[in-house]
Amino acid sequence: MVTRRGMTRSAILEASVDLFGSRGFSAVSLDDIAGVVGVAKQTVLYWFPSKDELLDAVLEQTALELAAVIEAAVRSAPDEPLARIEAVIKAVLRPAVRRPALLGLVREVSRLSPDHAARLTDQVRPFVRRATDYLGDEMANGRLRMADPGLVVALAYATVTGIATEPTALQAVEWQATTTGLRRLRRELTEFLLAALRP
Amino acid sequence: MVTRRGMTRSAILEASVDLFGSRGFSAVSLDDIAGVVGVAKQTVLYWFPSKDELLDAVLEQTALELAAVIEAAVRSAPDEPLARIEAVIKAVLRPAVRRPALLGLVREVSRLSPDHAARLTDQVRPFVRRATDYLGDEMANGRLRMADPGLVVALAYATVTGIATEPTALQAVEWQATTTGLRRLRRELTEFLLAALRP
DNA sequence: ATCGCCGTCTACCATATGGTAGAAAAGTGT
DNA sequence: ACACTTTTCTACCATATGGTAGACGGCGAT
Repeated sequence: MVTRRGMTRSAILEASVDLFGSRGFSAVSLDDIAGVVGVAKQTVLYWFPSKDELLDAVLEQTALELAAVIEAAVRSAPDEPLARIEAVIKAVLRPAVRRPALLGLVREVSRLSPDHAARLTDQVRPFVRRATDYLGDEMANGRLRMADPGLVVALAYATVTGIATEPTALQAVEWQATTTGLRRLRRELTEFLLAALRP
Repeated sequence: MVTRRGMTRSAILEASVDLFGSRGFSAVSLDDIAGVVGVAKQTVLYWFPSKDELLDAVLEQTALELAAVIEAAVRSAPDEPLARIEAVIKAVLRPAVRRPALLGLVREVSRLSPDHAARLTDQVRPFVRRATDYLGDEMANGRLRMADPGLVVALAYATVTGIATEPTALQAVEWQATTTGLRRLRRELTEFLLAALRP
């Protein structure tokens, strides 16, 4: 049971991220969420008037969280594109592996109604634009391989979220989720992306 | 309405690939499938005793189809790893973009029960092993960048399926699904992967 | 004390969904 | 023509699910 003010709401959000992200939106019932939080279904519907609006809130919060993580990583890295990319990978991979549902939820977006997808796309657009502009500049500088910056952003995104959200694929190549396995994965992912982007 | 022998079964399979792959397994009802095929729900349940067994059949068929496409691409390419990789990309991207549900279905596996995932993994394992061995050899040959072959297979897979199944991401970088857009996407994807794998 | 508000709960409801039972077509072989 | 099998369909059913209505309890302010 939850006591502190506003706790229930955020507990519902957190549980929803995990459940939507791992099983998919429509495979999760309000009762499932309520069960995880330890509350009655109606309490969920009290904080979020419908399952759809709950989803919107979940998406918005996840986008904000991820954006913050990436933002911090970029800020703390030196002004060199490859170093920044490495920093972002490092920053994103940790929460992604600890909580696979986070990126799983992002991936889920393509399955949802165009409405939800559009709302999220709009929210993320400024970040994407900044990333695209930055990569474009650095390509012109000769510090990155010449390419279409927008598509490179999309490709890097696909690689990272893909590898972080597909335990099945990793399992198929006999990868183990141990500490050393994790370190190796991060190293290989970094090498892979840097090789793909180096001039 | 369907007439020829065995037509109904395969029509159900095809519709299921599209629906499961685009909306996700649990978001699709048997009535949805029956509606697309133009048949009553019970007919679906006549050919496949339950929704779960339908899913199994759909997964198996999709894996076989994709494996065949990849196999043919590899066979027809010269014995040079980068050329083969390029051929596989070309071969996979065409059906993937024409029918996004194909790879979408593959991606859906991580959301399903471990049972289904395991069955598919087992089926795909020999192909994965061959790919891994091949890349390992070529790395030793010096024709590919030195790396963990298994993880490289997973990373390449993640990149291709990721980019092919995330219209949302592509939309966020203002990519257009025109003919020229498609050509550019294929070129960038190929460049990206080749750069990541070149020695 | 008690009034009013906020948060949570119990009791329902309408609908959708996976699945069963068995009848009606539609072939198929003789 | 007739028996038999295969395929499809028309009822149903039990359950799960999103959502509504309203009661109950705690808590601060007067």
